Parts: sequence; structure tokens; C-alpha cells
Amino acid sequence: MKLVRVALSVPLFKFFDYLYEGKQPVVGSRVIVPFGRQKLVGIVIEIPKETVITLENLKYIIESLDQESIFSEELWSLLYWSAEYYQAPLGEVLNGALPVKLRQGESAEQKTKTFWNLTALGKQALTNNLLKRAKKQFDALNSLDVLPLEKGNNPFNSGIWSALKTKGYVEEIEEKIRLISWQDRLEELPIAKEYDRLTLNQEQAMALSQLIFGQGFNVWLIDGVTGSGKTEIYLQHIEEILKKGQQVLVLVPEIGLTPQTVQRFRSRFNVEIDVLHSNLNDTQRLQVWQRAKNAESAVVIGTRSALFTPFQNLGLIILDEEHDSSFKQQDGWRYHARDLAVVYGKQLNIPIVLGSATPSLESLHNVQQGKYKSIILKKRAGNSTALRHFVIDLKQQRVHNGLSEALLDEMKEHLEKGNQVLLFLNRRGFAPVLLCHECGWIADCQYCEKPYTYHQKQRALRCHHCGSQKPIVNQCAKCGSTNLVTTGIGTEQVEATLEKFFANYLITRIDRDSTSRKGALEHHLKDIQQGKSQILIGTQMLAKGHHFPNVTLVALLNVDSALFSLDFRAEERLAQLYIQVAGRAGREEKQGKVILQTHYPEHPLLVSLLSQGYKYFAEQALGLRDKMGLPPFSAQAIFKAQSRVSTDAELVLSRIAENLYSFNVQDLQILGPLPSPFSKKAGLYRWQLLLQSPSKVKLQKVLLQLRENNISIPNKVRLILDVDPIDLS
DNA sequence: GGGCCCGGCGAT
DNA sequence: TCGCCGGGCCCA
Repeated sequence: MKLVRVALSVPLFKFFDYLYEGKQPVVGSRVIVPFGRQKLVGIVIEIPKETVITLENLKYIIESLDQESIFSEELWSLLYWSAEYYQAPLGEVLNGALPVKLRQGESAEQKTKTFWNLTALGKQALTNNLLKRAKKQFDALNSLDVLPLEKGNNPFNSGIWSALKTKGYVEEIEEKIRLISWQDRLEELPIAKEYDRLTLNQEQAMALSQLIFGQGFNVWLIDGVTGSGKTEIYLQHIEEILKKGQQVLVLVPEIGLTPQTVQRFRSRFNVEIDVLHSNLNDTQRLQVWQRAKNAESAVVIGTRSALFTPFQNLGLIILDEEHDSSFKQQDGWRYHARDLAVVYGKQLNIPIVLGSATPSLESLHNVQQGKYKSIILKKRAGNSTALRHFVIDLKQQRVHNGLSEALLDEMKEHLEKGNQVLLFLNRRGFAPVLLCHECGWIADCQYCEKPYTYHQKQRALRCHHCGSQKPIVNQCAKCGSTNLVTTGIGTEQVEATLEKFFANYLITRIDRDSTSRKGALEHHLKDIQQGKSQILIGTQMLAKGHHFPNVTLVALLNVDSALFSLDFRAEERLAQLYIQVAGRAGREEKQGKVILQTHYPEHPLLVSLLSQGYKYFAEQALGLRDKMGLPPFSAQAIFKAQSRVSTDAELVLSRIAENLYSFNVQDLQILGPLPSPFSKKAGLYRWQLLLQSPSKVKLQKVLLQLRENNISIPNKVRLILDVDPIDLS
């Protein structure tokens, strides 16, 4: 029997067998198969000798799409490993690693391009001026007289072309594309532009030579403050790799892929650089995939999923801002791009460079364990002066809607000198709660059972968890009182307050509400760069990537919630955010100041962060994690169950927990089932079961054993497994 | 995941 | 009585 085993992108831990006629499909190639009443693209994972399915139940594949495997050997084994490790269905992993167009069955080869060509009839039409009443059609036809135009990539819309085609004036012609490797395309040009290269100081030069002379697989953690020349080291390292004829992959956080970053790479190198940014369409994404595979591009810059770009000859992966949580996929196949990059690097025997000013505790731990090699850059390049840090104790202050008087005084001073001030508050809207002053009733979202955020400008109550909204209510739903008050402070309210205190200055607010319109963010940033606005207030969005040279004062308005969070990673994130935000201030010659408002200035981690810096903070925090047996000193996995009826979800997790207890595994901690910190979201009740073990390997074994037990999960319950979770809610 | 069938229920 | 929506089931 001619059989193939196919992995389909369905959330099932099983494969499907099909018959084929003619040539045997290759393992790793795509096939179109009938599946129920639909046709799906699947990946051939095996050519089995026999099957448990009876002959009458087997179907034939509809089409074989590829002559050879669409995955390189290394990528294939990375994806296999990943499906196993993260316990995701292989079909979802394999398909998820492909560009959308390939998932839809488009050809993987970039052999031809289609052009519009002038026919003899069209030529006649031109000479006889038959199109004088169709100006656009005439223009289109006329331009073909010079040279054929690429279909779908020309100034005329498709309606015009189809009209001309009907008349027989134009035809489609296929032209073979000649592949030109990035090296050939360079011709006589050097790889990098000499004049652009910065001179390294001794520390940087040492770092670079370590990177260059480290042979084969190594993981380097470059731990360098903002302005320490990290990017310059990346660039010179990349240059060395390119000189060997190898390609380079650069991974950046979602928000870090700014035009400035890309510009820096493009202006340095003469080689082909492709960028996978969020507003590429599916065709463009496929092109980047093909160009890397055919070695037409030398460098690919992208976010998380760019890791699965195929390269003909990959020589280096750089992962910048390695601590950033956007490297972890938060739904479906929950991989961590940093951790996968390390696995991949080992397989390819190439160096992996992780960079950050605030390395994750995981990576610092890996350095301590000798798994990663550390390169520390202490010196700030150039002559920018160090920052000064201050804490304002909110307990001893008069506070106006989140702004202490001491901070207002400080702001005044900086503004009067003509400098800019940046305020940071991680909460948008006017106020996070609207409540009844008489009876304490809270206006909350019925789907999530969390308070609505009060948005004054839009006159709306919005749920920040599920996005639902409704008009502002004027009356308490419980006692009917009209005495409703807001509590807590969001960016919108801070903006309103600032307008009162600083009427003469322009204020720019940057959060999801003020930047939802397309181009709004760029517009705001321009105002800031040009100095039109002097006071900036924003959320997380403001913390990354952007440089504001005239900002001399940065303030974090409220950090207390992070100090006492249930999430054990909250403090680490606060420290990273703090350093990140502080990096926005006092670049160039002006001395910067960073102010932090808190009710708990004596909190030990705050004290260590402020007095000794991130390094020292990280050591303290790692010590604490060790004592408490938390990651990175243990491995975690979390089961999350959601259902419309609360007990359904709980029951599934109880069954899983019982199973786990029956394994009798030493050192395995089983916590739960417990309601999630978010016990209800978008109408679904949420429960969770946390597993913790001192050993990753042991935890993996437990999870595998559990899956082999095939616990039945009723369809009304959605069960998610997150291995190495970073979000425990 | 998605197509499809089926049952429940609200509108007319 | 029709039509819509959500749940349950199955896919080789």
C-alpha cells in the first residue's frame, strides 16, 4: 500500500494516513488532503509501511506540492524538539513555522514573475489611437510600449488591466527569475561602509574579539547599558560573519523594530537586508522567506517568528533585548524564541548573541551555571554623564491626582530650563475604577467581573481585559445613588491635571488610546522630537526604542503595585522597566534625573536597584528566587482551563492533578487547581494548575507521561498547557 | 481548527 | 413556522 502520514494544523495529538498515487511524496513536503468536508495543507512526516486504518476508510491525497522537504534538516529537528518540549501538536508547529502563503498551498519556488505585455492588437490600438475615450487604459497601454510591467506591482489598478485583456490588447507573460546571491549582487562594493564604522574602545574591542574568535556554538550574553556600544559590536560581528559568506538573523522585540533600528543596519551595510515587520502582507513575507532560502538576502531582521526563516547558510543569530517578554508566544504553540534560538544554534553549531542592558534572571543564571558566556560593557560610549536617581516618598507628600508636590516642583525647574519631562504610568484611561460613594457598588464588566476603566474623553466605560465598553453610567445600579466617584489614576487623568498646573506647556500623551489611529504615534513622536511638546505622559509604549535627547527628567508615577504583586516576576519587570525608562533621559550632554514615586521607599529591592544598579538588584533577586525554589532554580508548567460553567474547568484540572499525584514523582510540586488571578475573562471561568519541579528534564517526563494517559477533556472545556510560562494569570 | 448537524428559543 | 445561535462531534 502506498501510504503517507500527514501532520495537519489541527489541535489534535494525532496524525492522519492517506494513500497516494504515482511518485512517493518526500518527508517534510506539503500535500493537500481531504479532511472531513474540507481540504487542508499538511506536512508529510513519515512514509509508514502499514496503518491501523482500514482500506475503505483511507482517502487519497489530492496533490503533492513540493518536490523536496520544505524544511532544512536543522529546522525540522528544531521544530520536532519544540513540539515535544512545549507539548504542542506537531502539525500546528510545522504549519506555524511557515509563512501564511505556504500554509495555504502556494508554491515555495520563486521561479517566475508575471508581466503584462503588449499584443499586436494592442500595438495597433495605440497607433490608431483607439483608446482616446479611456484615458487610464491608454496610459497603461502606452507605458507597455516602453517595457512590460509586473503584474500587481505597477501604477495602474487591476480593473484597467482586465479591461485591456478583454479587448485583447494585453497578455500575461511569465518570465523566469534569475536568482542572484547577495554576494553577487554586491559586485565590487565592500560588505560594510568603512566611513560609517565607529572606533571601538578597549572594552568593546575585547568583546568583539571574543565573539569573533569563539569557534562554533556558544551563547554570549552581552550585558551592556544603553549607549555602551552594543549595537556597534553587533554590526562589526555581523560584518565578520558576512565576510565568511554566511547569513545573519537578528531578532528584536515586537516594539523594538523601529525604523531607526533598521536604518542603522541599512546604512552600515551594502548587502541585502530584509525586514519582517508587522505591516508586510503575506506575499511580501513569502518573498523574505524565499530570498533567505536562496541566499539572495544576507541579513534578516524580525520578531519572534523570524526564527523560522530558512537560510541557506546561517552563521549567527543575534537576539537583542533578550529579557523582553514578547519573545515568548502567548497562545497556541507557546514557544520562547530565545530558548529555541539557543537550541537551534547548538544544532547549527553557530554562535548565539543575546544582548540586554537588563538581562533576564534566567540568562544571568545560565551565565552562573557556565552555560552562557558573559560579556559586560560598563562604559557608556561618548561623554554622556551618569544619571542621578531619587525616590519621592508619597507618604510624606501632598499629592494631586498622582503627582506629588515635590515632583511638580522638580518638573517646573526642568521645564523652565527649556528641557523636556517624561512621566510614566502604566495605566491608561482616566481612572481604573468607578464606584458608588453611598454603597460601594463598583461598575464592572459582566464578562470579566473586573472594574471598568473610566474614560472621560470618550465618555465611556471600557473593560481593559475583554475590550467591551458602554456609556458612562450616572446612577448606582444597586442603590440608585447618583453620587458616583472614580478612584485610582490613569494617564488621561494625569494629563488633565498637568494641563492645570502647566498651562503654558504642551502635553503629549502616548498610550493605546491616543495612538490607535494610524500614524498617530509617529505624529506624537515627531512633536516630541521637534520640541513642540515639553511634557510627555505615557504607558509602557513610551519606554522602548525611542530616543528623546532633550528629556532631562523622567518620573515613574506609581510603582507600588509591582512591589507587592502575586506574580513573582513583577519586581524583575519593574527593575527592567525602570532602567529602560531611565535610559530615555540625559543622553547627549545634559545631565538626567530619574524620580520614582512610591509609598515604600524602604523596599529592599528598590533600595538595591537605586543605590547599586540593576546588576546588584539581579543578584539579590536571584538569591530570593533560589531560596524560594522559583525559576530559574526550578522549572514550571501551567495548565489553564476555561469554561462557561466554572466547575467544568475545575473538574478537568482535578482529574489531571489526581493523575499527577498517582505518578508519585519526587520533588514535583502540584499547586491547584485554583481559580486564576483572572477568575473570569470574556465570559469564561478560568482555573489553573501549576507544576513546579527542580529539574526541567523531570518535568518534561511527567508531562509526557500525562499525555500518554490520554485524559479525556470534554469539549466545553478549553485546556491550555504553558511550558516555562512567564504569565501566571 | 472548521464544517455541519441538531436542538432550543425568540420573533412574527 | 422560520431562522439564528451555540454546543457537540468528527476528521484518515
